[in-house]
Amino acid sequence: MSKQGLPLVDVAVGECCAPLVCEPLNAAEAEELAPLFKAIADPARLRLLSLIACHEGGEACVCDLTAAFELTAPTISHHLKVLKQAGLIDSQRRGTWIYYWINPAALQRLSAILGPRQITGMVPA
Amino acid sequence: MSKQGLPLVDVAVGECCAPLVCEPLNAAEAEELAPLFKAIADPARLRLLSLIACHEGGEACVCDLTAAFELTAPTISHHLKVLKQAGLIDSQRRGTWIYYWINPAALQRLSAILGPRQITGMVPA
DNA sequence: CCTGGACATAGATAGGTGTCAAATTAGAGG
DNA sequence: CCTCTAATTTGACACCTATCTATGTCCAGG
Repeated sequence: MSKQGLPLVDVAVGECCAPLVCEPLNAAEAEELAPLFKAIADPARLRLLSLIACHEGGEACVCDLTAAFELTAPTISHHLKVLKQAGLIDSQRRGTWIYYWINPAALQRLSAILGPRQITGMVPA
Repeated sequence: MSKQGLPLVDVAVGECCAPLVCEPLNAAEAEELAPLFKAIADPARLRLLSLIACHEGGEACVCDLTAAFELTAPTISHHLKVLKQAGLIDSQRRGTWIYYWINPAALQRLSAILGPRQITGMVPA
């Protein structure tokens, strides 16, 4: 991995593999996990998630989001509800507008299930 | 590639964050990605994926898989087809049995989209 | 060339899902 | 209180999907 003599150290590297690959998911785990993936398994919701995450301040109001789609406001509202019920985003009303932000832990959990390397850092020795 | 004691450079390290969080997904990317997530957004398919990945030799025949479910063989066959069409698994017939194995790259791609740190290595500058 | 087993495909059906228009709730500001 | 705007809820509809039974295909062994 590292080259000549230079002592690099991997920190918190998932040496084994993704949970999915380490040991078989049992039925209960699969039933619990599937709805989370189902929540992101839609083009509109994927974009919503991304738009919210990338928006300045890490949050966006519905009007920001609706403008980015060809969809009607009720449809956007529906998708936001699905994401929220899955625990992937959260929201708060502030005055006239309602702001949404993502739940990074939830996203990271899904990532970790699929991905081999769950890395938190890497440092020179 | 590496020199002596030069500054260390992270290669392909997602310093920023997950692609999803770095910049907004456009409509086309979302349309392309969603079907992949949809393929794994089912309890049976999540378990199938996991069972195949964990099976010795990294591959499993359908009979191995069917035995682990309450579902009928055609239903399992259907789910395997969905996973295969999404490019998440591949298969080959060997004599009487058909063997399935996972496509790690596809899984890792999905993981990388959701997860903050996608690390592939580290080299000195 | 049959037979039996492994697996896939076809067809049918119940339930789920994305979308919209219309109606509803909630706050801001006269 | 009234009205305007932001956002959600409701109800309807077309479409998709998970599952089953029944049937077809492919291969190995007699």
